Amino acid sequence: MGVMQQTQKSERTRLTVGDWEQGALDMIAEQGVGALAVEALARRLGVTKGSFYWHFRNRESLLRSALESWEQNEEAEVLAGIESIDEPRARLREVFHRVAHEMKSHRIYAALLKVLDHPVVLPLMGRVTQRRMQFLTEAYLQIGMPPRTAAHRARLAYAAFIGFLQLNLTLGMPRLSHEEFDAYVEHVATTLIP
Amino acid sequence: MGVMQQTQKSERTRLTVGDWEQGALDMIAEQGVGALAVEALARRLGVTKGSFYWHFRNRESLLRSALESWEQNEEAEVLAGIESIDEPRARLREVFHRVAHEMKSHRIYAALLKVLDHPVVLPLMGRVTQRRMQFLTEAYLQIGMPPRTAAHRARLAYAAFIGFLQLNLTLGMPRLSHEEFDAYVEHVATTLIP
DNA sequence: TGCTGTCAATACGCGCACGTATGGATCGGG
DNA sequence: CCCGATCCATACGTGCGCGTATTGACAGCA
Repeated sequence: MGVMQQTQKSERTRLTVGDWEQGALDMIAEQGVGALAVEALARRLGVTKGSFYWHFRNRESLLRSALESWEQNEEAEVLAGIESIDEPRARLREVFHRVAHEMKSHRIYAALLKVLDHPVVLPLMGRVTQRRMQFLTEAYLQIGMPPRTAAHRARLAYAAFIGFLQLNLTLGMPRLSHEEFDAYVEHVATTLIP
Repeated sequence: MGVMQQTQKSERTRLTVGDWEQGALDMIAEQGVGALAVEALARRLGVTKGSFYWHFRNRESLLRSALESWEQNEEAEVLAGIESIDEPRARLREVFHRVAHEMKSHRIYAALLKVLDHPVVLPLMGRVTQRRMQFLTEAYLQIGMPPRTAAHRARLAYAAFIGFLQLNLTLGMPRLSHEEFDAYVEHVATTLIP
């Protein structure tokens, strides 16, 4: 006993590495990677730079840690308990509908898409995107598509997902009512799942 | 007579506003909006800042002019002589195939997608995206789709286009051979055009 | 109670890119 | 030929954000 985690309820307690990482991910989700500044984040957490440079070597180090933490958790957020659905088509449809809902993880992914020139971000996004397209490809294979077609369809579906993020989150283009939005998602599902 | 345009062949001649705009668009296409720095662009054009601040009030002014110029020309680049194709489906297929080819205009569009938080870029991208989706919607209507379906399909097709840009241009994800790339484009066309 | 390790505050230096100030070069018309 | 307008070079000032250096506060433990 005696070891309190205390990463929750950060009311006037000392900060941990995890607190800084979470704060960084919050800022990235809200304002993008460019807005992740040391002093701004420190203000947000109620301290000054002096604290930051005790926990991290520099800004890059924080970014690396935060994104590493994100990479380890982003998968579970969407795929939680998805394997309980047996029918392949229904499972894929469920994935589509889940993805359509706004999640913090998606905002971060969209923010990272905008800084792919950054040497830390590029390989990470390569891995994540690769895994996700792999998942889609296997899903289409389970439906019964021939391999080549499955790969192409997976690529198309994932491209549609990325465009969806841009149009909604950043461009604010939809201007759709709630019901019309659902109708759109349904249209996508039926168009992309044979 | 007597009035030489001389915007071509910029061998040791004075620079015009159009030269700066084109240079700016080149830099944006190659390295993104963030890399558009006054002194860097001046070096690229073989002069110094002193020249720049004679032609423009500041960096923002250049960005505004350059993007305005781009907005007026980007449409023609893809749709040139597309109305010569009568059959609606064939015309749409032709648009898909043209778009699949890398063009400078697409690189600029992709670069602008990454700075949608910029107050100059956001409304411009809103207009351009709106027009393009409008075009797609009407194309699907001409095919015979009911209005709601046409709107949804246009949105899906354009989202796929945006994702396509990200996956190829910036993420470098495709790793496809030339023929496999063509097969993918063909798959997209047949999937998205009934 | 004093010591030590942990976390934070303050002050400072530095690099970069923007923007300004001012003087120099070059071209065309009277 | 020369003068004003146009175009460019050089030098400087400034703000911002990173990173460093130094000191301070506060816990647990002997």
